[in-house]
Amino acid sequence: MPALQNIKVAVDAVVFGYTSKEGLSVLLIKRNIQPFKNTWALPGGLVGDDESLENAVQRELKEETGVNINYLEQLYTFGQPGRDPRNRAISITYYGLVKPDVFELHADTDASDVAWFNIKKLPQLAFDHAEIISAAHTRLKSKILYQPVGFELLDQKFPFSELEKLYMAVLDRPIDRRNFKKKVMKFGFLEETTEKQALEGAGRPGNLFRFNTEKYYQLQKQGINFEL
Amino acid sequence: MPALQNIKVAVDAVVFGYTSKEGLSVLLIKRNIQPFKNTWALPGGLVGDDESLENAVQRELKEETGVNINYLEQLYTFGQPGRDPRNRAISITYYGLVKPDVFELHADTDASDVAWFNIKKLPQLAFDHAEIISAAHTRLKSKILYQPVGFELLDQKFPFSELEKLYMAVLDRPIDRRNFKKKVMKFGFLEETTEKQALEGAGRPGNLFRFNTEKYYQLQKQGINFEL
DNA sequence: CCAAAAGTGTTCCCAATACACCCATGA
DNA sequence: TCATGGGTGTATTGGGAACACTTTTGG
Repeated sequence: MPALQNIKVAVDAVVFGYTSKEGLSVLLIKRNIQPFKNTWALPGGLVGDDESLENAVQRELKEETGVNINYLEQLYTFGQPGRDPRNRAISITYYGLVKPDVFELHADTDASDVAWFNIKKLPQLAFDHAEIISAAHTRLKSKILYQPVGFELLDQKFPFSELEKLYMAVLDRPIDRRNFKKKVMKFGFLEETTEKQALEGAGRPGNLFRFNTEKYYQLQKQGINFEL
Repeated sequence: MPALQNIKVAVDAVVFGYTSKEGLSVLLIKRNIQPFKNTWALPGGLVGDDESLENAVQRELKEETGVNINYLEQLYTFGQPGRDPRNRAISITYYGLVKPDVFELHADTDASDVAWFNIKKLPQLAFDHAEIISAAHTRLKSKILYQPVGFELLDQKFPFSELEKLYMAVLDRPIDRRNFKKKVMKFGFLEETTEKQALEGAGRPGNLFRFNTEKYYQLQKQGINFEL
């Protein structure tokens, strides 16, 4: 056991966003410092000596991308020696969900650019960040099956098909519309409104739905069985 | 963001053991250094500068308790400022499963004693270790429902009722014997032998079963649906 | 013969699946 | 009137849950 320890402690965030046009996306920054200068990477950075881990992620996210997020969950801690070429560094990673259009992205601090990337069209990534995103995606896919996910990623009111598309984008497989709706409605955390979807292009406009936040959070805590 | 960071990086292990007499137990050490001297705590310690996290856990476990373990999984990283009264310290925690009787416990290094404690009769614990154990137990309870768990915790050959009791001990609820057996046998990772259980006390002796390791590990990777 | 634990089968019901046609709208 | 997407119901089936009596052994 070492007398003096020299390990850096960092946090990184995998922030997922969803829009029906873009599908499932991840928020990345372009580094403007070495190493991996000009390479895309996850937002993140060193933890302050008196700062909680959650606080560090929120702060870095805000600084580097302008995004505030209220739902972040710890994912995994990556700590292989050599994962940072400079010195030993461990990274406690988090993942979260947001509605992309709520935020105006602005690069800052050590980022020269910020952008959303579709999960299937990621650029070359710094460090072991590709691995981290892959782990986060796997986790999200499994989470979505036992906890309701959607409130964080959709507008307050949305046509039912949006939820369907969200699930298909995250799970990356087709879903039967009728069975899906039956299943979701039975949980009772969705309310149908009488408003109609504003149209874009052709097609019959659908009713708008909204989450019943009480039941939603209750189910999110309890867990649901949501095999599709 | 701090120019100089001063955070200690530690690992801690929640090692679960199971015997039908004792039930589900956790391996603890009695600290013989400050702080929390003479208080029970999880085995663990600081990570070496060039050491992987997994290696650090294994090493500390070996040093402090004499236990070798081949199955360890990362649980969560605890990092609240103030969780260690000396200085800022984060702990990457792991949990694992062993057969307690395989090991001869021997305290060493900074432990004055080592022992198994039934999960329901834990002593006062150092730091936030009670919280860590609780998180590990929750995780184990959920893991046991989607992955086969037992090989690590039972003898090579065991009567079926042992597996039943193991599940009841971990989940802390009764299980219908017949339905449980039907379900387990259908997966095909258990083989019935013709040997009979060596008796202890009254009762009809049961056949011994063993795991088919190939199918077992295959299922453990794939995941199973095992709602009971 | 009594206590303790093991072994075993059936019924019922609900939930998952598969599946296809009509409706409302804009162009 | 056509193209696009929204909305809906039924029949089948497989799996989970509930449930009790008989057998083997030791004392």
